[in-house]
Amino acid sequence: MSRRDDGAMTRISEKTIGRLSLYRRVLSALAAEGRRQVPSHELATLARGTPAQVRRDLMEAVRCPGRRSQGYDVAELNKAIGDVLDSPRAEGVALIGVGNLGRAILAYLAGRRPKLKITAAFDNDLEKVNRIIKGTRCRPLDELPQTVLERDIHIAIIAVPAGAAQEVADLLVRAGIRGLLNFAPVRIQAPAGVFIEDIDITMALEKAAFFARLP
Amino acid sequence: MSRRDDGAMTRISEKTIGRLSLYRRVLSALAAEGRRQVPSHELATLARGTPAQVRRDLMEAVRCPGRRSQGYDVAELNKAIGDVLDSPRAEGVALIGVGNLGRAILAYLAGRRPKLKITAAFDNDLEKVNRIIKGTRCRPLDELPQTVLERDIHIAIIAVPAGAAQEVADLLVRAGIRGLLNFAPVRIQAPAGVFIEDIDITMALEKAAFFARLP
DNA sequence: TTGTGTGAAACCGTTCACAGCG
DNA sequence: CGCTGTGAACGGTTTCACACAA
Repeated sequence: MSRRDDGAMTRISEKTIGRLSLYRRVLSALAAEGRRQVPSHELATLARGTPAQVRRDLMEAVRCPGRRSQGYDVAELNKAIGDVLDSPRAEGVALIGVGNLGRAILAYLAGRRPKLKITAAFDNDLEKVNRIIKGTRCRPLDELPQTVLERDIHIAIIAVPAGAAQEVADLLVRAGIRGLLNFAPVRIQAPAGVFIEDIDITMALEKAAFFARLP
Repeated sequence: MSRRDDGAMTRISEKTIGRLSLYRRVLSALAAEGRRQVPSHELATLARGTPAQVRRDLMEAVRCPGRRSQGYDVAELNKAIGDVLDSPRAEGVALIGVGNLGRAILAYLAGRRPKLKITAAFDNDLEKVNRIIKGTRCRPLDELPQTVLERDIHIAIIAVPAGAAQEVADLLVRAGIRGLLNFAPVRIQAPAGVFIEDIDITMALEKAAFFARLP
């Protein structure tokens, strides 16, 4: 949700949130090039969308007005999107599973979003436990409930094999997790109120293969 | 597309293709448990969807009729979905970038779909070149065009850092790639006719974080 | 001119609700 | 009964098209 000038709340759809995240990345790249203004049609091209969509998103969800005949202010817009997407306080994220995928995720997310970073990693493999991997100490899985509760963590990334995913999810939900990012190729079941975002590599690849075949 | 009894073609939407891939996985799990029949409402629960949606998908896209008061035949349906999703001939996939993420993808996809597997891997890092990683030999990037053309590869997975992604994509498109699965946190630009599926970990995490905050 | 803001229309995709069949 | 198949209704997004401002 986002608070408007008049205090009313607007529910923002999942799709819109995804696009805002994308716009922000494009804006950061533009800012790095020293750009100050950007019109909707350029933002649209860079994000592979349409100008009308961009304007709608920025007006309705972000409530950041553009300047007529000049477009949007890059820095201002970047900030405004942050106000919608980011929590006011920094949030910790738990990572469960420190195999190849887990390590890739750790590396990937390192230093990207300071307000949203992995602050605890868990694995059952005794080879990994208590070693520091990509800057984060790996803890045994049975410390998970206590650590998650103590550190007030509400978001978790599941990067364990399919067979262990549901079990891990149950553990996380009991520890008070409210958002899950699931990489395991299983459809996790969780009670209402827990948001699940699935990243399904097989599905994505099959999709790419299917549409690559079309004439 | 899928060929119907009457020979007419139905264009299947991206979302539907994603769900079919998901149904197939659920069906495989059911088959492994020895289940023979499954009603739409159960498939829906397992896939986190609705019964009506499942029935529509199976009827319109897969054209696999269920048995009234018994549901669908697990094996038959699994096969029918394969007829829609899979290419008749096995397809090779190229992987570019054999870092942590690339290795995770190699491990993840190994032995999952025999008709759709990684048959060539590339990286610029001399540490990796010519070594066999997760069963696949890693080749230098400058062999990419020739290898992709020779082996008639049309699908590629981009797992390189953001800065190199567009360049690699251009190389792939020139080599005749028609479907891209992109893990790099950049919006790749490609000509129409090249299908791009983005897997954007940062976006997914921000989404999970945002919706985890909602009351 | 250029480019925003925005009702209104068009376009999906999803769900409802029920006829029909085993 | 139980469960499928499906026209019809619904609801959410996306796009159109144009008034308006700099």
